[in-house]
Amino acid sequence: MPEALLDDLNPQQRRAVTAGDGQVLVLAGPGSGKTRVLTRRLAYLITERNIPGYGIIAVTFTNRAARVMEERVKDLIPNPLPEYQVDSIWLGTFHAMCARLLRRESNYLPYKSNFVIFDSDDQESLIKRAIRELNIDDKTHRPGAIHASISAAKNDLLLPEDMPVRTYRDEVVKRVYTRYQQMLAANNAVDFDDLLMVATRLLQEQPGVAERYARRFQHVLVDEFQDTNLAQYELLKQLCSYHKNIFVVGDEDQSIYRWRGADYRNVQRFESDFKGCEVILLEQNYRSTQNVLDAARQVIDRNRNRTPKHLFTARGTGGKLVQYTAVDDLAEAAYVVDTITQYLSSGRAKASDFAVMYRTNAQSRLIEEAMMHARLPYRLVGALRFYGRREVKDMIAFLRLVENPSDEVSLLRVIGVPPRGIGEKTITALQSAAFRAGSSMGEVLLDLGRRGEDSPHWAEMGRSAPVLADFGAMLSDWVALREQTSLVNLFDRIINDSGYEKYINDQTEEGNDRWDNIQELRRLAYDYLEKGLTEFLQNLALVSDQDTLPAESDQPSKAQQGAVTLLTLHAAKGLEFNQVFILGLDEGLLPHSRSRDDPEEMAEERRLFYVGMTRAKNQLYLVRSERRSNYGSWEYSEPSRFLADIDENLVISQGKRTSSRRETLFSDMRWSTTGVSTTNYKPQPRKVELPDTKYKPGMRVRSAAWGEGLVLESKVDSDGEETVDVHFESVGFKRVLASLANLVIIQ
DNA sequence: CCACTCATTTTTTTT
DNA sequence: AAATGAGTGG
Repeated sequence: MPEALLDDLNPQQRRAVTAGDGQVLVLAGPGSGKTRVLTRRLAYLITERNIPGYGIIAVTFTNRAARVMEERVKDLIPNPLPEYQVDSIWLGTFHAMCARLLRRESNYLPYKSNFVIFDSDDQESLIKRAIRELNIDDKTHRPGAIHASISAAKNDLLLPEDMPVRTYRDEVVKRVYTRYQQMLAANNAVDFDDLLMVATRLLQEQPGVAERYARRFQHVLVDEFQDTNLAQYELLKQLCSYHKNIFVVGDEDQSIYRWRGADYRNVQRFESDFKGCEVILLEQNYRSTQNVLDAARQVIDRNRNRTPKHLFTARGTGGKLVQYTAVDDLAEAAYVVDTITQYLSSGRAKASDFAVMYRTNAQSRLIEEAMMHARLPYRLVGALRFYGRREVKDMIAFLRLVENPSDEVSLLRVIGVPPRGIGEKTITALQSAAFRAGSSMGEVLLDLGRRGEDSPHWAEMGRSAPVLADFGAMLSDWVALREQTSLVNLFDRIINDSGYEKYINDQTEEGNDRWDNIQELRRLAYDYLEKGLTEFLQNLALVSDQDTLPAESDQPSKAQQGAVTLLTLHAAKGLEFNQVFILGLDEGLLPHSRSRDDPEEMAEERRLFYVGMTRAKNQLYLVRSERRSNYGSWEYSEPSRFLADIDENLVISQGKRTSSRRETLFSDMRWSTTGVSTTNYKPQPRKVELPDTKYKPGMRVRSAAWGEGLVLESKVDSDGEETVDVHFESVGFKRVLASLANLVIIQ
């Protein structure tokens, strides 16, 4: 047995890793080595218990977690054993594992095995169409709200016909849900929730299928078990129903997806469903200082209905938490940037040591702007960073249409992109033609494209026929090309044939950005030359926000000292950072106002804060702001109730606790004027002048971001960091760090 | 049919 | 403040 497998584990971890057959529940506090236990357990099963990878399924919630596990397990398995033992494990997210299962078993289902996966935008637009088709008013019944109800039903494994009808709204939801499912089937598409619901119901309703998988999977392992919903829980029970070996790791205190149907009580349900299961508590924390842990515990201990835990660490007391109160949200951002800059210029920390966390994505904008202003490198996890961009979604829609011409959502998205003379009238005509022919718009288009005037649809379409046939011919070419050439060639042909480049790249800065995004997507396609279009599309649909983070093995690039990470509290789960800022500790934001009236929701806000706090290894900053601008007007708030739960001995307070009237007036004058604020943060390195600057006043320089400019002044601080003031022709005055800005001297 | 203007609206978190 | 959606003129 490789010593490394168990050597550096504490007794509880070791007990978990080497547990025998049966059911094991590992309650793992934050930073207690949960991932380590899971990966060692996998390696242990393969090397010591001789379980073939083929007989193991391990589920996670993000692709990133799956990837990290895979890499670490490969490192743990000694060389003589072939890597395929790891590759043959079913290792991935719930959604990816369900998709795999559904594609294999599609003959039992109303889908073809190359079904596409609709993301939330697609879902919403389909629901909207269903609502309109049923002549329901989409003002009183918002598509988003209906969507939420349908999603909740699916997470509870309810088909349309299972929906109880108590109110008029229930009835509306039921009708829309029914129609929506028909439309999905007609599009050969499933949505996120279907992946779980359909897979689970398939196993429940087809005992033969269930048995095949249950026999195959000798061991079932689950990460983040507290975030499972009913569908996922049932799925797991089906999968382990033969061998009855299930190993779950979770922490009730970190359950933060209630709104997605997750139920932390599944942890307790597990104990009662599997009487006599082994329960292992991991309480030693290897991440944070005791001060951070104590503060976090004071916050979480106010929740009821949980297994009490006593986290401890060998890492020492550590520094106190810092609580900062800013006058407004701009000052809040300035405080963060200011603090980080001070660390960086003193050389005591690198950018990747820091994370900035917030409750809502909207909060990221100000921070981003402040970061850019200060020339601090940052990376934004999630949000609309890439896959949500219009141009990316357009390209994906083209590709999906090639994969599956019946995909009406994608068809409607791109049929007029770029504009080609196809408008509402034409689309309606096309729709009814498809309806009459008992096929789909895509099929009609293809027919028009292939047979032209000979097509029975030609006359039907009147004077729209030529444009439709053109588009159909183009689509038909692509469909044929898909078989003959590589994914990247197909990609290029679509761009060329459709004239998409000219359409989005108007040579403005934004146009170039959009084009860059397309190129980035093209680069991603290279990874799927072997695997093909179907898998490319599936992975595009199932990427999560966290997946944009590099796995730990990918070190930050050589030149850069990494970047500050900006992310929501939700996206922060499972990660850790040396120094963590949590922003917006205000009533109404954290806890969020929508949770105010529901104790369960409030408890979840508390857990969310707890998750954020326990990400910090060494230093935790709790930041709030007395007012912030929201929808264009000021919103004032009280300090978050969570702040009051932390013992003041653990905290140093900075910033104005109460601002005097004069300060308020003053800041009004500073911030409320429209236009560019003159008081935006600017880094102020210590003014110890050293003679040798690389850039001298009067030099002309060029920067990648801003073009040409004139150096006004340059100084080097005691750490050898050179700060240059430049007047750029494009954007005017900027103060930049020479090491980051990469200025080229022109003359 | 399309591009532009004006009015209306923003539901926290995400696979 | 910004982004979407409806309505209008070309």
